[in-house]
This record gives sequence, C-alpha cells and structure tokens, in this order.
Amino acid sequence: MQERYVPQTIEHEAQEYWDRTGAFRVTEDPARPKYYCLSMFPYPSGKLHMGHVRNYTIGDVLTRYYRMRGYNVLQPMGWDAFGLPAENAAMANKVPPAKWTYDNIAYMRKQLQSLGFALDWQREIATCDPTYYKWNQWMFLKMLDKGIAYRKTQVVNWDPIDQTVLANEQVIEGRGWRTGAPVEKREIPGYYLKITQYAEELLEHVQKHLPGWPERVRLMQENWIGKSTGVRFAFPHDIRDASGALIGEGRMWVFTTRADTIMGVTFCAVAPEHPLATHAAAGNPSSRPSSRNASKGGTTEAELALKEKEGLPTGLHVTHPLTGDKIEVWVGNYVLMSYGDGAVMGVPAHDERDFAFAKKYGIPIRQVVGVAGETFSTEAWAEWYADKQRGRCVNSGQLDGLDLQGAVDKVAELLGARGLGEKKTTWRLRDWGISRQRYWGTPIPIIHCDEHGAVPVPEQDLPVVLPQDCVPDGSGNPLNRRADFLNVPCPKCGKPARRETDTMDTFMDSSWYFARYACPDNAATMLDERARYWMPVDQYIGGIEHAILHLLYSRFFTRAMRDEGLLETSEPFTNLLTQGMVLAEMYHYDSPEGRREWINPADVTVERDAKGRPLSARRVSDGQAVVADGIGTMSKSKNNGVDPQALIEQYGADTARFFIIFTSPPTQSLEWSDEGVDGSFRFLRRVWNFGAAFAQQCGKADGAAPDAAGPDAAAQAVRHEIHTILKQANYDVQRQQFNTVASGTMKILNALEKLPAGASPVKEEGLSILLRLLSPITPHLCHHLWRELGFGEDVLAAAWPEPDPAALEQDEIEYVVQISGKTRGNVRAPKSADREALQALALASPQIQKYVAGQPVRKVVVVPGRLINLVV
RNA sequence: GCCGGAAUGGCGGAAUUGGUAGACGCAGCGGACUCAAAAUCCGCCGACUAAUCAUCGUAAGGGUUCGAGUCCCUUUUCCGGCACCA
Repeated sequence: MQERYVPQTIEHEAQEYWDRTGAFRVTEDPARPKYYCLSMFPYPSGKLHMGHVRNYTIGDVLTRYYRMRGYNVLQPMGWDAFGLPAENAAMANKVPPAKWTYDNIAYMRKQLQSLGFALDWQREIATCDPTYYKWNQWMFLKMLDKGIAYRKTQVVNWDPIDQTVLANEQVIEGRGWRTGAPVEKREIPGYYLKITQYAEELLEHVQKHLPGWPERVRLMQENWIGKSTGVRFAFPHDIRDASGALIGEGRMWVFTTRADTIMGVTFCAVAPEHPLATHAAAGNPSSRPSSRNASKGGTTEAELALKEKEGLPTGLHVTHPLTGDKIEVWVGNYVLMSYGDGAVMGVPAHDERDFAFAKKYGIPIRQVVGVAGETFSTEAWAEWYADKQRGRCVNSGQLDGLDLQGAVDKVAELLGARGLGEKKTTWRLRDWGISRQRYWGTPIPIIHCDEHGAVPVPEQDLPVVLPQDCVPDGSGNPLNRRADFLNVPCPKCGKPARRETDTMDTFMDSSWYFARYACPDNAATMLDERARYWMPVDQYIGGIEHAILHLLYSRFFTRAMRDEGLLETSEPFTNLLTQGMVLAEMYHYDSPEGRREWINPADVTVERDAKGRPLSARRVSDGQAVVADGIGTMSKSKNNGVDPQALIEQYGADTARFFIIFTSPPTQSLEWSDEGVDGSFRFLRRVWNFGAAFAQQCGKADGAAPDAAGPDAAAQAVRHEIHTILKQANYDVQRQQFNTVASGTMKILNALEKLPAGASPVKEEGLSILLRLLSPITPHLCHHLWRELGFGEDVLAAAWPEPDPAALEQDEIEYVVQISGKTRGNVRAPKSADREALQALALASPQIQKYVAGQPVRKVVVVPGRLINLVV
C-alpha cells in the first residue's frame, strides 16, 4: 500500500469505480424498503458555494448510511434553472440567459461529481428544459379548467424610468436599483393559484400529520396560514359615483377579529386603490397628488409595517352599523387592497397602530374595553389596552361587561339581524400570484384574442417554447419585441392574436421537481407509476430560509397533483432537515479616500497573545492593519466567501466533507475556519497512516473474532471503549447529529492507537468499525482502505456496524458522589451494589468524610449507574 | 413592526430523560526528534491563585429543585422569514 495519503489519486479512482459499476443508479424494487433522500436543488449561479457543499454532504451521509442499512436509496440532482440572476448576468455580459445558465450547469455538475456524491445522474433535470416546463404549462391548464388558476389584478413595483416591473429585491430603499427613481405601485392583471382553497387542509396537516418536521417550521407555516375567526360587516353609506350609481351597493365591508371593540370605532381607513378612495380622488382634484403619494413605496409587508402610518381624509362618511354615528373615511398607506376587503375599522383606544394614527391626525379616542385595576389614558398607549384575556366591554351599551368571545357573539348576532354582517373565518394566507413580467421563465400558455379574450393554448400545442436567444437589457420583457413568439392565430377563431408574455414564478418549477425525478424521461405524462413508488420524499434537506414559501407551495402543488390523479400522497416531504447557514469572518479597512474595502479572510493574518486571544489583524500582502467585523454569512458583498473548488484541489473532497460534518451539527450555522480544515486533513491522514501500518504489520484482514484476544485486559478495555463510542455514534446518526459521529470516529482512532504494534483481533475489528462509520462522511478514503486492507470488495455493500452487548458490559462502575448537590468525589462500586451498599461506600471514602464531618445524612439520592447524592 | 430561532473557554462545539460543564477538534504554551526547519509524537490548556484547597463560571437578572447549560419568568444581543432573490 502506498505510504503517503494523496487524496486526489484515491478520490479519482473511487469515483471511477462508482461510475464504472453504476453504483448509484437505482430502479424501483418492491422487494426492499425504499428511501428517497433529497437535497434542495441548486440555482445554477455559476459555481458551487459552501452552502451547497454543506447541503449535499448532509444528504450524501444519509444516503450512504441508509444504503448500508439495506434500503433502496434514491438521491437525484437537478437545476432550478429559471430566474432573475440569469437576466442580470445577461444585462452585464450581453449573453443570452440560456447560454449563461447551461454553461453554469456544466461547470457545477463537474464540481458536484468531484465531491463524490452518491447521485443517480441519469435522473438529472433542468427546469428551463422544455421537456420539464411543458408540465408546468400542462398543470396550469388543468388548474384553469378547475378554477384553481384564475386571473385578477395584482400590485407590482413599477420603475417609472425603465418602464418595467421590479422584483422586491430590485427595490433598494424605495428606489429602483438601476435608475434610482422612486418606485411606484401599479396594478396590472396576472394569474393566481387558489392555494387558499387548500388552507384548511394545509393547516390541519401541518399541525397533526408532519411529526418529521421541525417544530419551528411547522409553527411558522401555521402562523403564515393564519386562520382567524372574526366578523365581516358593512358600514352602510349613500356615496354615488359620477354616473349616480351607489359605490359598492352602498356597503363598505371590513373584517375584524376584535368585534368586541366595535363601539370604539372613530374612523375607517381604506386602501388607496379602494373604490371609495379613487372616487374621492376623482371628485377632489386637490387630493389627487396626495393619493398618488400614498401609492409610493414598496409593496412588501415588512416595508408597510416599518413605514410611518399616513392617512388622508376623503371627506366621505359612512354610517356605523350599530350606533348610526357618522364615521369619517380616510385613505391609509398601510391598508392593502389585496387583504380582505381593502378597508379596516379604526379603534384607536384598543389597537396600537390606530392609536398612533389617531394621535397624529387628532381623531377621537374612545375607550370601550376596561381591565379591572387599570386606568385608561388617551395620552399614551399601554399594553393592556389590547388585552384579549382580561378585557371586558365598557361604554358599549348592551355589550357592557361581556368578555371578548361573548361580545363578538353578541355583535355578530346584532349585525346579522340587520343583514349587515356575520361571523367569518379568514386566512392570512393569500392566493399565489404566479405571473412575472420577465423573460427567463416558463411561458404562461395563454393567447389573447380581441374577440375571445384570454384563450388557453390547446394541450396538443404544448410546450409553448421560450425563445433561447433573447438578451434582456433592463427595458422590460424582451418577449414583447419578439414577433415570432408574439404573433399566433387564436385557437378559437384562427384570427391573428397575441401570445401572453408573462412567465411563471420560479416557485412553480420547484413545487413539483421532487416528483419528476422519479420519471424524468416520460414524454407522455407528467408523472407515472414510478413517482407513486418513490413519493413521498423520505428525507428532505435544505436551508431554513425556505421554511415557508417553497415548502408551502410544494405542499399545495402536491395536493393539486393528487387531485389530478397523478399522486397518491398529500404531503411531499415526510422528514425535513433544515440546515444552518455557512458563515465566515469579515475584515475591512477604510482607505484614506474613504472607500471601504472588504478583505478576504484568507488574505488576513491575526496576531495573538500568549493565550491565543486575537490582538490585531493585518493584510498578508502589505501588512495593512484591518478591522475585524466578527462573523457573517458568506457573501460577495463582504468578500468573505471560500471557494469550494480551491479547497477540493488543495485538500481533496473527503477533507471538505469531513470538516463540514465535524464542525457543526447540521441544523446550526457553520463557521468557516482554515485551521479547522487543516485539522480535518490531519485526521484523515492519521487514518491513512494507521491503515498503512496495519497493512505492513498485519497484512490482510482475516476476520478473526475479537474474543480471541482472551484475558488481555488492556485490549478488552480498548474494545469496551470502541463499542461504547459506536453505541453513542449510532444513536447520533439516528438523531442526525453527524458532528458527534465524526468526533466518534476520531475517538475510535485515538483508542486504536493505544494498542501495541502488530496484529490483534481487537485492532482489526476496531478498524473495520472505524472505516464503516466514517464511510458516509469520507467515502473515497474508506472505499480505498476497505479494499486495500482486505475487509471486502466494496464498503458500500458492507453491513452497518452494531455494538457487541458483551463488549459494553462492565464489572465496576464509577459513581459521582455529591454532598448536598455539590460534586465532592468519586467511588468505584461493583455493578451489583444496591442503595445501602453505595451509601456505605460513599461515606467510607476519605475525600467524602471530610465534607460530611459528622453531620447527619438527611436524605440520599441515588441515580442508578451514575450518582450518589448525600444531603446533610 | 410581526412571526420563528440562537447565545456554553481565545475559537468550532460536547453534555440522550435535570445528575462530574467544557468530550472531540482548532488556536496557544512547554517538551522530544532535528545541524536547522517542516512534518510527527508527548504534556499542559475556563477564571481567580505562586501552587494546592476553596470559591466563582454555560448572554444578563430572578425563580423552582437535594441538584439547573438543560425547567419557569423578565431583559439584552445576533440570525432567518415577511408573499416578485432563490
């Protein structure tokens, strides 16, 4: 066996072997239990980043582990290939998104292969391939048929200079990223998917039927769906538009979960797009610019929440449905047309936002809820004003004295009697808008005809293929200038018509790719019986940042496919592992010209004091002092990324994999450390060296039973230690805490190195345990040593190691002795010792007697096998 | 702002149900080997202390318990999501 550990050579050989033997190609096998292990597919941004390496290493460890456990394991890979970055790259480099994307895919595929992942590459998919997105279109048409997809207006960010729609990401502090112009809100038509139709089912299942998901993700989804019961009611009015017709049939509808405060309504607020608001703006020229003002700024919930609440009186009044009072209507910049009815009631006394709004505009504040022992003041807001538990109605006529539920019931009854309202369940969850005014996405299969309106493309004409050669330039969707794409005959009448140029949200692509991996080659149907074999995914792995949107859309889409008869399962992912982010140190220095430059941690040296604490940092190249900014996510802007490629080339894939697994538990963030990588490499080299010494001293493994070690107490102690570590490691694998599995392999090597040189059954057994335990993490090294040392043909085919119960047995147990809960010493006791014997042993120990010092023992607590606590 | 997390030595982390805090590794210090260096191997390594004992110590403050990193309450800081980034 070769003396030096040269990862590049053995990794290449192992990958060649797996490739040649088709080791990771899988087919449906009813005889074995199936295990579908899936990592979120990457966006082909150019090259792999550490987050990818971490994600896929975790998946690969699971894949190889379950395979050795005897499962039929599928682990596929593909590309989330549509999206905005390709258009940005096109603008920067004048390269069509298609070429950029496919080049990136080719490069990143090579990178993935060099990491030795147990992937079935025959199942690779790219969402920008017409054979894939054809089925987005097909499913969309099915949804249109069923009314699950529909068309309505949506609010978008509009850049007035580029005349284009901006993504939220392209809005920086309320301005367009390229033009710097203040962004406006605009209403345009778009397609929606009725995810709300599944709201009840999505909520119930996330609450009761997803035990394999982290509690926090389930909670986030639950809050996102946001079921709330309340009252929807109307303020009657007599406001007519220019033609004399009653606006909204004389009803202004609102929804509230706090109907108990209805007597405290002192104003109402409507969205700027609400019919009453547009009516007021039309009738009153002076309010027009202000109304436009309300439409400024971004569309995100976070922006609205942080924005100062601003309003504008419309001069219009509606009637309070119970008191008959006139209530003034305001336009509020914080009210969204797409939420409920686009109007809210304002109760300043019991809603913090309304309170601030009323103070600002001098609107009356009327207390209608009281809490015993508290005094209300209109001067300052207090938490208890909104207390749902302790509050009782006051100043509210016949509601007085009622609690929240009682008052809501009563109000619903009163309103119902007048035909002005009723109890209603509402959802925070909104329908999913899928139209994007962008080029690089799945074309929405619709044709617009002057006569027949929006006509679906007939099924046999699918896919509507996206032209491959467009180059976006920032001036909107280039499809609008492609005559060969735009001009089509209407499917209904054959007259000239125009193709829809909006494309689909890329979340559409990622909402079902997991099922397509089962049958990527099927040109005739979206999914077939193979999908029913592999689905659901047994283990899904990906970033916590997808906890809500991607996972919720996928759960919805899976149900839509189920209802289409394509799948039998409702939930796509049985178990979910949300991996943490990858972080690195950040350093910068400010140049004399005031320019801030971020320095890559690899180019920085740190001076330390005698205890290893950092003192100062300088740039290696010129000794320039730099400022440490702590740690943060690896990003281009902070220049603190570590390129996986350089790492693999220097240390090999196994070192990269081992470091990533060893350094943090999968669900926590991982902090990069070049020294840590060095340490991982040193460990793998020690494993190699141990194997080389074994080959030299012992030759080939002969499978001798460790019992043959006989009464050699030292060897048996090592064996006990190894099997104890193995037991813990198996527990850790099962609970997916792989970092301690990695440290377990280090402990086993430490134990093995205590054994004397030369062959021994304990050594051979220990090494075979070590190699198998380590093989999912560093498959190349273990593949090589397993064969080379004669343990077998292929470590993939080896059985997962189990501890020998006999080796775990111990005659004597070391007990911790505490006096009144403070640890004061240890005693060794036979494992058969009972409570009294343990107490006597503890009291007899000189180190313990010192602390007891003749005091009476009031109580004795014994934890079997661990601890004796004497309370004095 | 709302929802969801996290915090343990100089650093990453360990401690399964409340039971010896700091496993394993990194960095640091000392030594062996060497002409020397690298590599490797051995020892030390929370604070306080000359050292031992003792005491203190798991973001901060309080509580429950024979016993709290772990359970409860309050606070602080950092991170993820907020519907057109993926």
